[in-house]
Amino acid sequence: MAITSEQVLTVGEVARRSGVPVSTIHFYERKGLVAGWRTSGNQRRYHRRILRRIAIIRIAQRAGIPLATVKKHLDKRATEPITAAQWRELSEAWSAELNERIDSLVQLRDQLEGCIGCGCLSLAECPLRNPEDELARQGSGAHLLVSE
Amino acid sequence: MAITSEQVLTVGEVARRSGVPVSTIHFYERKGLVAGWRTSGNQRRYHRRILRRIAIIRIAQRAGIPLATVKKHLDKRATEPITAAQWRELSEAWSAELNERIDSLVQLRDQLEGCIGCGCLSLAECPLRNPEDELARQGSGAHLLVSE
DNA sequence: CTACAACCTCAACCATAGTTAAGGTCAAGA
DNA sequence: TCTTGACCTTAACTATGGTTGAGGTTGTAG
Repeated sequence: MAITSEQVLTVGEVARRSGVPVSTIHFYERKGLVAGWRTSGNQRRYHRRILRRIAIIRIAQRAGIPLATVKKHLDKRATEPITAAQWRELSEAWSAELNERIDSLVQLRDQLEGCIGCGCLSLAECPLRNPEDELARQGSGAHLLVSE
Repeated sequence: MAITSEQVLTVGEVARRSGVPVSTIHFYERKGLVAGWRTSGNQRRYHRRILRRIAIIRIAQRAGIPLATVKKHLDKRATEPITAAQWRELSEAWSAELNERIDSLVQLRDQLEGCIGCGCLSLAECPLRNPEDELARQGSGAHLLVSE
């Protein structure tokens, strides 16, 4: 195996250096998330830039962004390497998505804690029942959780 | 169809009143998350208590708790209906799980925003690269995202 | 008493994110 | 040159959380 001071990496080197298994790199390649070229013997070779790309993919995943969405974002910024400005765009977008996700979890937690406080499970005041609940339209007061 | 003032609900009534599709109720039943009995003609019948149980399941799901975990929690508190005290236990546990989830997302967001600020993608200072990164052990300073 | 909506089971299928196995090829060191 | 680890492909399998369809049954209203 080549010593890793090279610009060109084998799939195994990418795996070791990025921390993702070879199978996942194959998978990402099938999904179009990463790309490289082949040797005459059909083996994968990558520019070491791929490590940055994989790092970005993993960060996005930690933020809960699906791979398909990550791909769209990365495809829109097709230059390689991704510039600092593009990274700023990306990270701002993902930060915003993260914030939405956080907000909705915080809201749920606060509602949950409100319910702990009241201990009643009464969904007359309790907002935990999901918002698109159809019960109101049925005109029945008997649908409160507390009476169910 | 019986008018819904009954204590006993058909699967369709449960679906309408809980807001989840019939197929999902079947699925939950297969998974042991909900239970009822059968008519002589093999049709499902449920006590309206099931609506409370389904509401709790959906709340847990919103909090990101897998069905298998929800089942364990509910099985431990096997009384039916679930009491206010048990609900408090449950919601406290889930609230704690939620808080952990929120904390890790907030941490990620802050790191992401730090990176937006510095705009450098330098992973020397940037904590975004995942913590179990193997690079340090390879003793190479060339592995920073910025130089990859 | 018949029609029709609602119900039943079972199996297959969907998406997401990969992992694993089988069977075969490549490449680098001794 | 040979051995061996790293590589290749394809297909099937994992888990989660369901949905869909086919083909058959039940139950209630008229």
